[in-house]
Amino acid sequence: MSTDAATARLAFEVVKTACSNCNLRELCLPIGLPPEELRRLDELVSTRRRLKRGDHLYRAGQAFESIYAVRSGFFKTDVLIEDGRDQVTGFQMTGELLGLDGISSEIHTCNAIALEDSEVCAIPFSHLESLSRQIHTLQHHFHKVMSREIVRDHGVMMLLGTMRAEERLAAFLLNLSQRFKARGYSPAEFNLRMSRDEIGSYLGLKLETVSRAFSRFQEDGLLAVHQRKVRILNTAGLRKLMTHQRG
Amino acid sequence: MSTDAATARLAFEVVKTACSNCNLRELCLPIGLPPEELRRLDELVSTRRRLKRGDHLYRAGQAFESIYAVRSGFFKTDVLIEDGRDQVTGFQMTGELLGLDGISSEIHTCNAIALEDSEVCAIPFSHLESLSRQIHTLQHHFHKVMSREIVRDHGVMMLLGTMRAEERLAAFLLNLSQRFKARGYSPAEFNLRMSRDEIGSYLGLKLETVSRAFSRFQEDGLLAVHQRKVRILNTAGLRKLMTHQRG
DNA sequence: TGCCGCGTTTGATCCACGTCAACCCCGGGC
DNA sequence: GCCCGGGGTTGACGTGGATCAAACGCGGCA
Repeated sequence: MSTDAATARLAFEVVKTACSNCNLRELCLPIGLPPEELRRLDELVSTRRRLKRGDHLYRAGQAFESIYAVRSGFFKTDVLIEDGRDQVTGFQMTGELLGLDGISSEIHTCNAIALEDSEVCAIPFSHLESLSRQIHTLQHHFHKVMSREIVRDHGVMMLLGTMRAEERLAAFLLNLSQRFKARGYSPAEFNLRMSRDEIGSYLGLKLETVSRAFSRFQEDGLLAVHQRKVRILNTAGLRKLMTHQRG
Repeated sequence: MSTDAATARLAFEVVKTACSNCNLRELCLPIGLPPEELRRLDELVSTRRRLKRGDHLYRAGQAFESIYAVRSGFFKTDVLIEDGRDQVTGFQMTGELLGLDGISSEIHTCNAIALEDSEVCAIPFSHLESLSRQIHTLQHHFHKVMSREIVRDHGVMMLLGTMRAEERLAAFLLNLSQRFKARGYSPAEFNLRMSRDEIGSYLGLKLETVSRAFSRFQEDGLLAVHQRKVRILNTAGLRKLMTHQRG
């Protein structure tokens, strides 16, 4: 990334947070809102917050007050139980929401950690609720977002419950690919922001198994991997591997 | 809650569908609503629906219009993918909601099937949204319910991703036990409404493995099993097995 | 430039669970 | 009463992925 352009932008960037001039609004919460309602949304997002790679956005056990929209960067969420075991429950990228799990008990139930330098918009939840009482479309959209999270989780349960290692990794890569595509990036070539260990945790596999699956895919000409750089060479092959296989 | 009021209410129960005189309201959606708001909720639940064991409440692919509250009975939800694989994503009992997954795309993404003769209240979703725009507490409660579903799913992901067979079954049984208890039934003795195969599907195991785990628990004096009748003899033992074990 | 450390790869072995198969139990229909 | 069928149990065996262990490569730092 060009550093002087970046610094220049930063220098002039207005600190004021506003949805109405956010270039992510097609991905984020205000999706499809008419302009006048969009303007009312500006009062919603109170603050932005910058995080460096490795920083916690919130931790399990902390009081829940806001949900967060990823403006830039990449996150993981994980839960851990007493005996030391933990599991990555999701990876969040630009335009996706974090913190929905905290609503139920007013306490965050997982950790959210930046996998690269990132920026988020904090959305105080009580504000969101009161505004969504006034704006039907916002309310409905928010419900859809929560529901989509439930559907996504069902997909992961399916993956963990019925798929074998290579199918899981294929499904994971195709999902990432499609999300990068939706954000205007290449669906075929991208950098993984997470380690083999984190992928394994998310997929219910050990890091060695993930590594072996990557090697296998490379041997089979499905993709080219170099460290965290992935290029998908045969999407159809991955997709077939994901669904088919097994009697 | 005044108990004689409760019994009197039961004795005179009218067949009319109404939240305000439903004895489940401490479990269901209107939890904690003040009386006057509870009365307004009555307009919400339009119809009841009876189902026999094996009936579908809804099917994946059908248009989504309502969510459902279980009034009596027992349900499972499952998803299936092209190649024939399927997975049970949850079991729902009295007072729990069904259909939240359909909000995101206006289409149900899973099947809901009665595991015994059951009765549900249908709650047209658009009504719920409009009423929750007027009643803050209803809105907030609904958000909590959705969030709780997400948290529950994370728990299942944890289970599927990190636990071994006997730990999964122990976690499952303890969860059922606690839910029966919350409904005023014995937490120690209950009838399973689902087959070994359905338990296995939910837990990401084969039915033989579930069966063996049951036998093992019985050998170890943790519980007494006869067919679908389960009696928990050593809750602490189950809990220890669930968390501990594995380095 | 060379050293160090962490993330990754790869190989050898082990084991939990899946698979296949036989048998049992119980309930329902005739 | 008998038969039949579906769910459940149990055993023998196979295997996918975990575990253990070694070596590699790259980036950071002196």
